[in-house]
Amino acid sequence: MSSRPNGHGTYCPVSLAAETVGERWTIPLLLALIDGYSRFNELRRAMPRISPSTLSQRLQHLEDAGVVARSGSRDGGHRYDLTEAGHELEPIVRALGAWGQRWARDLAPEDLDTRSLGWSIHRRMDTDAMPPGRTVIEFDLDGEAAYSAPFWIVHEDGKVDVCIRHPGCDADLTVRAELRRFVEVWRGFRSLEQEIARRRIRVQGPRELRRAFPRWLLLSELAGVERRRPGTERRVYLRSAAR
Amino acid sequence: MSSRPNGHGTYCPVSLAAETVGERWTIPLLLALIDGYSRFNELRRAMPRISPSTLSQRLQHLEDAGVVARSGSRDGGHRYDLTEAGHELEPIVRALGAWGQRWARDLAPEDLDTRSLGWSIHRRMDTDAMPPGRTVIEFDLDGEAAYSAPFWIVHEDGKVDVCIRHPGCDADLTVRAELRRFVEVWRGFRSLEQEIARRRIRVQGPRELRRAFPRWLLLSELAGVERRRPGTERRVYLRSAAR
DNA sequence: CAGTATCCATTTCGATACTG
DNA sequence: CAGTATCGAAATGGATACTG
Repeated sequence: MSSRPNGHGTYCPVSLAAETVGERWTIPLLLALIDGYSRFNELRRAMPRISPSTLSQRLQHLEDAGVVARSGSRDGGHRYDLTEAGHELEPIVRALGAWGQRWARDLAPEDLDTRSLGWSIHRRMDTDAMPPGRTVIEFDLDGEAAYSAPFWIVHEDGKVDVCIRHPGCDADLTVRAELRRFVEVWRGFRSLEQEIARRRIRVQGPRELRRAFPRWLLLSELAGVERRRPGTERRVYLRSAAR
Repeated sequence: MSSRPNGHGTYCPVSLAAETVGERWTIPLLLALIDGYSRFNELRRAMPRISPSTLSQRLQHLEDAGVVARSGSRDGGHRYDLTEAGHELEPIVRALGAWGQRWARDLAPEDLDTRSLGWSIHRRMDTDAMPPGRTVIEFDLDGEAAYSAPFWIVHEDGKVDVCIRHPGCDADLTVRAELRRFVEVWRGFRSLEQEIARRRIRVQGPRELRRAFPRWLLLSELAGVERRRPGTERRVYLRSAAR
């Protein structure tokens, strides 16, 4: 009757599934895989706080569980792709996201990290709305965050990157705000235009770009899901024009 | 930049939700609450391997997260009920169960525990199909299980109990089998009638009751969900008549 | 780039005893 | 019944260094 590290001592399919997806970091990892990222360091960037050993172990566990398939890649390293079983977890992960948007606790300083936001922003830029050629946006977000450092969003030819270091060239726009406030906008709890008008978010650069900027950000994929948790946060702001 | 026990350092709603439901025992606990159990010791019986301190802590965490509401009860102790936020987790827990039925690993000896099976059986008896008056069924299931002990299913007036100790009266039927084999039947991977016919499951008692017995068991709620994991287990067996 | 190995502080949890 | 308190064994995971 010894007890093992995991396992609830039952055949119950709910418990068995929980064992597979319930380890720390596994759900965010699944989300990154669902989002199509498949290389080790790509996954690291998607989860800035995970350690390489933990990521390695989680990928191993998911492979053992038949959720992820590892395949060699000529350029060294492997690809990690969801199997059919893994793809069937997608609706569950998405439902968790919607639940989190509706009901999860408010953010503590520990949850505020510019690396995580930068990663999200670079995935959700409306490149069609942006000017041709290269555009560099510097984000200076700070305040009560567990981690904050400037980052740069670089768009060129429909491709968007996020940089931790100053890119060679100057920024076309610079965005300054409290990280918490910007995240509230990103989550759909505040209006970007309003925050800019009130100068809680300050955008510097040529007038033309400044005016266009609010349409470049697509915001969180869940920004349109209504917040239900009582007490704290605001109603949803979604631009009608955002495609 | 210190790292806290939980938390992935992001505003991401998926991660925040995973934090709430991702602790060990939380998903099975949510299932028990969804099934309508609300008293401390009831929840313990639904999860035979959980320690009282862990259950207490998990309930506290769920209450803090706004998923469970604790309310006093005249007969001492409290009731634990799902809030609206908690009820919205139900489809997620059910989807996890279906995924587990389809894709979760096969069972290790550690997963085989007669207490867990007994609890499930007592929830899924077709009392309408059972004879009036009291009926007592003894289950003697053993084999390579982490824990196995006899248990008794007692039906009277549409009410079903599971007992760990020999009830006062004699059993009307006695069921003997390997626990693993019986669980495979329960999960819908083998036919109960066939296993009885082949004497892998042996039912002793009056012929009338023996013949009726297979119709009393409703089997796992997920027995009808097709197993997809390759290699090991069998196709689904569901009685057409089971209501 | 793509991981693996090691170390150690912290956390976790089961077992058990105990209280109202 | 309904939990809380305590304790020790085990696991977890972050940081860091290191390898091919």
